[in-house]
Amino acid sequence: MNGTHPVGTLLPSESELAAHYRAARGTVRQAIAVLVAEGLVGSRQGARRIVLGTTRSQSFAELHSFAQWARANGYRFGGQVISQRRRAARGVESARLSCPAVLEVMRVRTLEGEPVLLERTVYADWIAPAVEALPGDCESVTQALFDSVGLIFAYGEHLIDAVAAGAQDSRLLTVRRGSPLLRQRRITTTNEGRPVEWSDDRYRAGSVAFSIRNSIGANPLGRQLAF
Amino acid sequence: MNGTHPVGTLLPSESELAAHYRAARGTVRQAIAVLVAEGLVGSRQGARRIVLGTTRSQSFAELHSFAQWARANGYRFGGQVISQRRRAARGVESARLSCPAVLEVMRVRTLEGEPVLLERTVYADWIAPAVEALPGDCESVTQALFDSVGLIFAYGEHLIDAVAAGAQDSRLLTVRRGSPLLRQRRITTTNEGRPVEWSDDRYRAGSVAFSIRNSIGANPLGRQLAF
DNA sequence: GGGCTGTTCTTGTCTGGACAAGTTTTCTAT
DNA sequence: ATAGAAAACTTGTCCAGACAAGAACAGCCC
Repeated sequence: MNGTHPVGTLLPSESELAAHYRAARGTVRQAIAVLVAEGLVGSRQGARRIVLGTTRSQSFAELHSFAQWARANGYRFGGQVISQRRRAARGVESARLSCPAVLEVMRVRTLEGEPVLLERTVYADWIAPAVEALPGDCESVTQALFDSVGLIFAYGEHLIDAVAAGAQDSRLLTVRRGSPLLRQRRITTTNEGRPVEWSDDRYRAGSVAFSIRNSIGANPLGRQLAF
Repeated sequence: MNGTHPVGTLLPSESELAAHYRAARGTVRQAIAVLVAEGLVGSRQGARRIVLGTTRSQSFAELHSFAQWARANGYRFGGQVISQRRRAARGVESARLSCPAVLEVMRVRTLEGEPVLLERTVYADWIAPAVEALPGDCESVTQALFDSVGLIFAYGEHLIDAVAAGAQDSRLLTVRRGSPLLRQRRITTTNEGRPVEWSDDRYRAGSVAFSIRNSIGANPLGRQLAF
């Protein structure tokens, strides 16, 4: 896989790969399917596969963990908790997080010394103690929660839009009021479907951009199995 | 599948489904894998699968076709070409689209009568004739190009950030200068990896938001097959 | 009752084979 | 030489079976 097939070249056929690695064709297909889904390999029935790209995007991690994204790109980064308090869940929160009480945390993240991200996160009560135990300047909350209680963020739903900076936003991100911010609202759950956090993250314009890669891919359900 | 299993309930086991639909377990797995990848079904080795959601997001199509997104959500929508001209590719364009000449099109899209999206799209020369043949108020370019020349947008790479509205932006979207816009820059290719278009789309704030759903999912490569 | 152990169930992974559908190449007839 | 038909190849889909790893459950002993 890492044999770095140059972009534009044809991949060996499945049977060749299977023979070479002494694996069944289905196994090879499964491995290649990931690359096809990521858009790194083009695939058409009947024709050899073609290499479209070589850099694998770890979109999930990047979309979830500021620290992991920054580290992967070689940036200096930091974080600081601005405020943190427990309160009752209001409005949609109790429904989304399915718990009555929450922990509200506001964090500012810096990149190369400059504040670029303002996080307003609401954690479900069952994870609140672990979050409160973290230091105020914790670099990676995702990593810390995994280390301390084995929590894994497995699913995320993200809503991305643009908003004008409000009074608090402008002060903490050191931008003028009304200047554009990239807002990412997300809810994250464990692989059991248990909601963990609900967050409103605001990025300073020009500092970062979301990179998303998608592909039609094969969607082999719905037709043959009419459940 | 559409039997609408309520959220939170357990799915039948693979063997039960296989027996019920008279299919092999592998086939059932393949179908369910799509739901797991979309985050609609939670899956842990050893435990029954749990239903996490019921609404399937057609994220790819939505990310590509304004018309399809609007229609799916029941909005009235329209579009109008503002300017259209052929010119030589400049700067990064020739590299990204891998062709010397391009067709530059500027479109305004409306939702419920209001302008919400300004598209600045650059098409590769080999698709330009088909684009020029479209009417100025073509509703869905994606659909029209599929109908006329069988073109399928298979892969996309998107860069999403926030910018302040410039002079032209503010005039065409009827917003004040400097107000926040959600910008989506994307490059789209066919399933052969052939670049089709490179576009800079700017959405009025508050009008739309991108919805992205992601999951860690199973990534069954890299370990067992050390290519 | 509480904790432990072993059984049973379910999912994850892999094998080897088969056929269908589409592409590419080769061969043949004109 | 060229156009069309045939063959070879490649991917897409499915099947039936096997074993491993983890989860859920029942029963046991203390």
